[in-house]
Amino acid sequence: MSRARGSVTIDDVARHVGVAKGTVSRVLNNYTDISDDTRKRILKAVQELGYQPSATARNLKRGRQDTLGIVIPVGHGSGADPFLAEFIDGIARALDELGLDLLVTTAHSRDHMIESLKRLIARRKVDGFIVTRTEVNDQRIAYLKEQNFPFVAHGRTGDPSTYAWFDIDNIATFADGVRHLYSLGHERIGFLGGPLELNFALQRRDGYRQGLEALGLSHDPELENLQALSEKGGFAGAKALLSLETPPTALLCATDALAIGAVQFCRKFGLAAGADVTVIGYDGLPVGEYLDPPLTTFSQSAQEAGGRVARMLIDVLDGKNPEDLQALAKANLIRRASDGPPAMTPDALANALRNRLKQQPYPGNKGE
Amino acid sequence: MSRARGSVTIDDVARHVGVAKGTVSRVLNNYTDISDDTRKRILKAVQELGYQPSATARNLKRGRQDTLGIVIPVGHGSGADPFLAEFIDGIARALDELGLDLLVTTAHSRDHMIESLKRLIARRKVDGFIVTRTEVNDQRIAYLKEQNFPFVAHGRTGDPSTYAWFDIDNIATFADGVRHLYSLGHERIGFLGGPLELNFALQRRDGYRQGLEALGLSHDPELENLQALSEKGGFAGAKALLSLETPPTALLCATDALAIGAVQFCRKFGLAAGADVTVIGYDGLPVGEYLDPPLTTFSQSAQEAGGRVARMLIDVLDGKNPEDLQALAKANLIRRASDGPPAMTPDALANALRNRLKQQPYPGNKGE
DNA sequence: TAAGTCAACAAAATCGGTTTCGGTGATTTG
DNA sequence: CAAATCACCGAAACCGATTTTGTTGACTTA
Repeated sequence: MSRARGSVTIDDVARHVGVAKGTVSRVLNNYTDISDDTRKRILKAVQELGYQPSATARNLKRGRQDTLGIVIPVGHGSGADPFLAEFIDGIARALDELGLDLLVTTAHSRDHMIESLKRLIARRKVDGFIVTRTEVNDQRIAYLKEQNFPFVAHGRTGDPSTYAWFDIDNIATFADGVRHLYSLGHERIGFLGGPLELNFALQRRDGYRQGLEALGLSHDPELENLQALSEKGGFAGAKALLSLETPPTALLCATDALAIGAVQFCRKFGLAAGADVTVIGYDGLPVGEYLDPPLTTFSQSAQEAGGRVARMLIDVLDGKNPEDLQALAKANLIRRASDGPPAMTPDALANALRNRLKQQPYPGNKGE
Repeated sequence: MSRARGSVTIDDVARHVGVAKGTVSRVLNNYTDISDDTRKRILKAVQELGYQPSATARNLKRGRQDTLGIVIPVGHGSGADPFLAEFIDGIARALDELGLDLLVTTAHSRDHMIESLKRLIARRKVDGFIVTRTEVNDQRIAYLKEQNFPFVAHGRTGDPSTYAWFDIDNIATFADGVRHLYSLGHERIGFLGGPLELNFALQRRDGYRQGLEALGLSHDPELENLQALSEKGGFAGAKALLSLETPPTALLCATDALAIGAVQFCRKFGLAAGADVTVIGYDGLPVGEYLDPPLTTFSQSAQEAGGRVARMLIDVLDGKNPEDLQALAKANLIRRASDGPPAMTPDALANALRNRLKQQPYPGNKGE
């Protein structure tokens, strides 16, 4: 498994020009104490021989890898997160400009994630990490801070004061969501959320609550339902919420996956999403446009977020103070067709659903 | 940006035990000529000091990086490919077991992709590559073969004889698709495909043709339509095919994205997918289950494919003959609800659509 | 004109490992 | 009992760069 790629080294270049290899190195690293003549000759030789410095050798001496790491969580919910693919793309683009690379690892449990961090740090394969899907009490961040290892978080934790992060203003966004629904005429608004260990899930719920409060709407704990962040969870959550004595006429969902499941529930039981029940998601998944009805959702550019986070990490590596590197962005609402004024009162809705539930599940829109 | 991580080196261990560092290295690499006593003392010290060898230093000497590379194409079509996220997960899992890592780069053009390969090879950052989305005439594969650099392709090219690859049997799968549609009663079957530079797009079209031929169905070139591999493309393709004088009653689509767009077109013009028009996709996207109607599709496990390809690449690096590492898998049909017997004849279908097109676009299933 | 400065580069040390080469004392072998 | 073998491990070379230190001749300066 030895890879003796017959590649040209700095010694080859030096020999070819007849100088010391240190001189070649200095030329390549833009030192000034080199005569123009020598510089030209060396550059020419580099060109001719097609020399490219070995990243490994350079890294060994410099103690830097020019590589960033990301450990992505997998296995919970419905397969891989489509958001992450774009996020990674954003990172890769930003790094490409600087000649850095991205090392990707997946982890299927919290412990496994810490292990991966440890391994990558101990073996010195990366210079810093990007941490995604932060939890309120995030072990990874605790570990990295303890190790004093550079990182940037996409999303915050319970105490976000002492590290670099980029996040969406979940609270403001979801308060806005409530306001939007209220302005459409909804007064009984449900929240379909995720596990509160996830910081964004907690914040989105808080945003929902704050939105209610700001409008002077009462907060009915019944109207909050937490599920796994999957379509299945969305289905179950919608079922629970809409089966209430007095169901909500609108469902504000923490993610698109939840919203998609909720819409599915509506469809299955003959409720028209966007009319009988309003459903709003969050993520701006492209596929949302092709659902029936097309999903109204909050969106942030995952690619942009990736680029942003990558650049922040580079700043951290350059010695900037992490605490000065904290940024909040807002998501904006993409109105498609799953929201609208309430078509009936909560009571009427309850009735409609009760009737449906007694019968067979509605067959969908087949054979209309 | 210097990362002077106060990490313990092999010298520290050696000093601590009072042996030469070569001895420590031999213990850690399981050489046999070490006394049990020394071995134990060294292992204990390693434990105590928490020593982990620097990957960089080791790589420099060994000429190996324990890192595989993948350059993923982005930017064409609708954002990042959700398939890739799972594919990468599969790779990462396989590598994790062996202590290898994955370097991910994105590229937004053919040239950029070659550039990225070149850079990673020249700087010796990776030991081998995984090439995805192969084209019939693939420059990356040509380059890697020319450079004699180890790689494995996910998907084949026009001449797949001389390198390692893992692929789906596109031809058999799509011939099966035609057979399935025929057995449902369809006799006029359309094919909605992608750019023929992509090898899988070409093969899927060929599979479609072979399927027709095997059944003795005539091949009407009008019934083939090629589009960009996106939902938008699917919409356009469905429009073109269904607007024919004598439209197909079933649409066999090269990807789920195309199928989703096709279903969207049907919905928009009041045609019931799964009844009036049958639509079958390929990819097995999880979200397909939550479309209306749930999408019938061919599926392969992206995660499994990733693992498979990763293991093959490791075999290549271990010196196995790439030509012995070629494997074909079959995709299987997930029947959901977008396929069924034809509800009307092609002529009736044409009529129905003509009427719809004259009116406003159908409003979807809102307010039913 | 002797001493000090400077530009331009060579030589050597260094990063942290792996691997080769030798050397020592104990044990076999002839 | 001398010679060969062996187990065990120290010393040094090496991987391919970067960086520090040293050297040389030309040029200033006093």
